[in-house]
Amino acid sequence: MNSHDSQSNVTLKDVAAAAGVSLATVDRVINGRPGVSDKTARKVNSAIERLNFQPLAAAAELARSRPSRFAVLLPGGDNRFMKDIADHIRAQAPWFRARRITADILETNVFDADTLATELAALAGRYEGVAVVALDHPRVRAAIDDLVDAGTAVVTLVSDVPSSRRAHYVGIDNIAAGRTAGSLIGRFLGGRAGRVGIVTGSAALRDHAERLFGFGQVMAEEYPAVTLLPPVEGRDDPQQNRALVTRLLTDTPDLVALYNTGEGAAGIGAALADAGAARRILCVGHELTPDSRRLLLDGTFAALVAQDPGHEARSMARVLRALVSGRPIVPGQENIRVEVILRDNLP
Amino acid sequence: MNSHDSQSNVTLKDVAAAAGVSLATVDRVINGRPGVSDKTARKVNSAIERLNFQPLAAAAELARSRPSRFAVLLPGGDNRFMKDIADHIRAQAPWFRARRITADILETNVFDADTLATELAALAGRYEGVAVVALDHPRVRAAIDDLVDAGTAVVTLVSDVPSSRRAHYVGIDNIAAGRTAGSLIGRFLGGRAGRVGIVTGSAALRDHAERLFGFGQVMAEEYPAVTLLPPVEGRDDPQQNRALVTRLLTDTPDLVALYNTGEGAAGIGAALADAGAARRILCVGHELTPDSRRLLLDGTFAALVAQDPGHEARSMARVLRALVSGRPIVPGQENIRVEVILRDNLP
DNA sequence: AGAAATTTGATGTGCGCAACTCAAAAAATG
DNA sequence: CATTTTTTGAGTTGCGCACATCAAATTTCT
Repeated sequence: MNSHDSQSNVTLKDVAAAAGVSLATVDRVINGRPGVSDKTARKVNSAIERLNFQPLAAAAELARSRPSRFAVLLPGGDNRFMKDIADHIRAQAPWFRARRITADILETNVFDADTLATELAALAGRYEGVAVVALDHPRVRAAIDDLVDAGTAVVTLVSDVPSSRRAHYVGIDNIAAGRTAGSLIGRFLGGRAGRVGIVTGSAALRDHAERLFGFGQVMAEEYPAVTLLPPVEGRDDPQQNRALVTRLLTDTPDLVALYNTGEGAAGIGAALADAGAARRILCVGHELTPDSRRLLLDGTFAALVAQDPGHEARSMARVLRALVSGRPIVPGQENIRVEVILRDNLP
Repeated sequence: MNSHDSQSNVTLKDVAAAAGVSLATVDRVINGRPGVSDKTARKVNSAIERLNFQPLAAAAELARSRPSRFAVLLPGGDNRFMKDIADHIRAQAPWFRARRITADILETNVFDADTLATELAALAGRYEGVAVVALDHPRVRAAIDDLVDAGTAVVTLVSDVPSSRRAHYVGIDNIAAGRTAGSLIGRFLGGRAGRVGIVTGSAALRDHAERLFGFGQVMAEEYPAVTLLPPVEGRDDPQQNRALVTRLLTDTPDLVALYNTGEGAAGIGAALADAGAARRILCVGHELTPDSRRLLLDGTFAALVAQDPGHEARSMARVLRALVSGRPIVPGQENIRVEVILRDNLP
């Protein structure tokens, strides 16, 4: 059984012959160059479909000698997950090279809307494709739309701006991620009642807010026996998280679980260790980092809800390339999974 | 910050100039053609490294006009997961086409060692790359090694034959998968004592056996309060599974959980529904299929441990291509994850 | 009708490499 | 030394496409 009947090697020449036109005309149709009548364009397109013509990617890349330029706008600072993404993007250098793509990684303060919007505006005309970890703010949305209007392919990364006209979002469904964390905590508690503490980075970040929303949803629906404490904001900083969790532990005698929507797991681990409560309090957090891996292995964290930064880096590259060079996006390959990581399936 | 300093467009010509030899000699070294002295080869290789030369994939593919032929040997029958893999491979047709690769999907009875070994032997010389869902049996191992000796790149798919000389294994760590299922059941039980029933496809299959091993390991180490019943074999058949689970339910009053190492989830769901025990017995199974998805959504199954057939199909293709054309394998991209799927993070 | 604008054809060049041939140079051999 | 063998150089060709250019044919406008 052959998986595809016509391994046909259909070339542009064949299309031209089948359509009864010249190579130049086929080229004009395919590459959207001006000066082709509708009738002829239809003839060509029908021939393309009839012959199932698919351009040989290698030849197209080779011929298109002008490289594509991509920019990736990431948050500065010491966020480990973002550093992982940056590393994975850099690790793709050979992939980019082979496809004649240059990728610049730019760091900025994505938490300030004005700064981010200004940075985005500065990219217009200098890049064919832009990926950005975006703050969901009207000014940022406007900057994204301006870029799109200028003909730049824009994708959001990790944190989305759904109301903008970005072509694609590369990242997980954070509501589903929050729900997943909720289900894990609910089931792991096995019917025990008590209070659950929530440590978040900042409620102003869309991804964190969505996780909180999904988490609260599940807990209210499915586990009414547990009470959620109001979220405390630690800005993903281990020091702050440590102080916050220490306070939670002393103030809440019936604390049974902790949910951390962001980073800074080390601070939570430290606070729990200080209080000698490390394996008594059920902890679930997000993202796999050296810290969270350690805490998962020693039993402090029961589970992590994670997204694969390598997958996201590669997906971003593929999607941008597809958008810029007008080729199809393989559906399914670009869906980033909400992963559940236990000690036993640690990658 | 540019992610790679030398977007250098180093070509073969540059390498030749730097090494002080001709293009033909560089070509001989790179493509392993005979007639080059060691000294010259060293000069060329050092120039390649010094300039960080990386061949432009597009040009290489374009020039190598002879297509590569791959074969994928899958089990026949009505295994849903295998059908999914086959579908995902077929869905890659454009990817193959663009890279001048033909991929034949062959079905066979992989459960019979002689049949499988004969099939494998028949592929020698006809394909550059072979992927096979392999039974771990001495005759199969010998057949794989013969293929490798004949110069064919061989990868195992889903189920490995570690003792063979296959170049790569595309699939999950099934011991880790079994451990993950064990941890999920253990934690979800939340300290409750009782008996756990195990339904397996066949203990003769390496992947199922490894899952059982990992599962038993975790349960013995971490959850001594629960007792494992001896595994019953249903051959992944819903009808058999239904009968087996019905018997388990009547024979075991203190049954608290069920672990299904393979397919046929529908049979388990039916038996539980018959007995009105659907949400009382904790169920964990493997692989995401329409049946298991439904049972996860209606709460019969608490979680699934899964592998992504799309990822495996794509990984297989990339690995085979890398092996056949001597290009590097991106580490990390080819590690298939052991996924945990709850109702909330269902893709 | 003629002039202008639009549409199409014909043809060429080059992308970087693989694969090949043939001859020249260098090294090893008798 | 001459002769064989090995090694190297210098080319050519073609892969399929993108991107030009210029001329010819056709349509549209005045």
